[in-house]
Amino acid sequence: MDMIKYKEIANELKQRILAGTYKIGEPLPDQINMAKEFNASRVTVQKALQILAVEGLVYSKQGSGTYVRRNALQLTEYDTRADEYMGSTKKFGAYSKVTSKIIKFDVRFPTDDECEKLMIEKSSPIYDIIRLRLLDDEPFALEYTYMPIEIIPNITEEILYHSIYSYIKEELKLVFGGANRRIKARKPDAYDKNFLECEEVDPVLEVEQVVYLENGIPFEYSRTRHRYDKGDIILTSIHNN
Amino acid sequence: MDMIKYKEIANELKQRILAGTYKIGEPLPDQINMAKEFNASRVTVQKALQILAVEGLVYSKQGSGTYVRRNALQLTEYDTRADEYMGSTKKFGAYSKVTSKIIKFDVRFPTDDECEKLMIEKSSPIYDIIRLRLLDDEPFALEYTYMPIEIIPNITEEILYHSIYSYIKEELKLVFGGANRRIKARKPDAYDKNFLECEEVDPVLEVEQVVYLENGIPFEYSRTRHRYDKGDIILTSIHNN
DNA sequence: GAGTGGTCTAGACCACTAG
DNA sequence: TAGTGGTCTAGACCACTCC
Repeated sequence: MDMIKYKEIANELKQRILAGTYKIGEPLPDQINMAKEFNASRVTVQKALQILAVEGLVYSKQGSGTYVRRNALQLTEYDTRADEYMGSTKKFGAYSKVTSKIIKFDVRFPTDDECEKLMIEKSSPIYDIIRLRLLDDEPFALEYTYMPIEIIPNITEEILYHSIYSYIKEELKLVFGGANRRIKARKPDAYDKNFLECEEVDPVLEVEQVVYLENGIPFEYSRTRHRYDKGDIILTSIHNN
Repeated sequence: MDMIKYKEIANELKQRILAGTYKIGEPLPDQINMAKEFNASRVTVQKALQILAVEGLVYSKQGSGTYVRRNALQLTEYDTRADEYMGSTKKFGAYSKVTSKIIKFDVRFPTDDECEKLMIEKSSPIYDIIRLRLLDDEPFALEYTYMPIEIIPNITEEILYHSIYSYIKEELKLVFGGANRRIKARKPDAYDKNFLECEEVDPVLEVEQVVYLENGIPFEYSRTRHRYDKGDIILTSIHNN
């Protein structure tokens, strides 16, 4: 898939950790031997290990070794990693199937709030999209998406059924830069009750985000409302100093 | 300060960006010339640039150059990202006052679940702490904290009224390594209704986390339940590729 | 002292961008 | 086509851990 060596090494190591070949709390083989095994230089192995460290899978102790970190809060298939929030389509593995139901697909002028979030003029039209996301035909999230037509043109229903993000990346050749997110708990509204089948007392987990291209221009403002019992948000942060 | 070359280069470049020597949207000098200037190899310069990229200050475009991000200044100002969830005491500025009310402060043996999360034996006692957090005397969060006595000894009520984190950092001289978090929306329980004054239909935003020391040993397992109308979780993430 | 990870170099080739 | 960043190597020295 990826012909980049250090990523392939990282993936292979990840597989082994998940498979239990390298056990929790135990050290991985040392860098020199891994370099031999993968027919790579030590620097390349280090680059692979750095990926795993950032993802919270391992930690290294100078003079001692690289160990498998205990992932205390285990992920379920519904959970979302905050750093992979963009492009939720790919997240779910081979066993489950994520589909979308398009509830709304309009073009209109933005509100004042949307102008500010997307850094555009009131005269610049936007897409107004609502999609229901299902995992194995069970609704788990309701997604409100607003994107400037100027930046992301020619969206079709076809694209909405698949991944907007891969369209942006592969067709438009745009590069993501980052995102600002706000995570909140809220009471369910009429749409939640209707599409997510929430009861009056069922809370909703909302992720509001503005996603930027690498040059800092916002291209998406969205709100994703999750059923409270179908998926949490997972964060792994490493303190680097 | 730090005798590590790539960190020094990163700091110097950061200064120049903040000072406006390298302007927003404009390219930095190319890696070869930076390597010359800092008397370093290109790999070392790349390592420095990687730090700035992770912090959201610059981005690189293959075949073109390395550029200062548009929102570079904005991002550094809010350098307290979600990583800074630890130590909510300081999060609120000069205008507001965060206080704690101790609801429970016990020592006991851990449950099986706590053993697993904290990577300790059943015979190793833990602190069992519940604190109500107030902002200007208004309750906004209920915090359940579990810490192994073995690692964090001699906690007093005095410490609980202030910051546990500054005690760990300054008194015990321990270094944080990272954290694993899970953010969820939940229905309120009896404690929430009592202390956070939640109604039956008021959702609660819970952050469950295991916090690690630098060596990967967990020293805290906690659950913080927020009133849904008193504070969201903010995230800033940079996409690196 | 032996073994480990952390840092660093000089040089190489490739992929991509841009004029 | 020239210039740029992306990846990779082989080898080196150092700092640290553990015995």
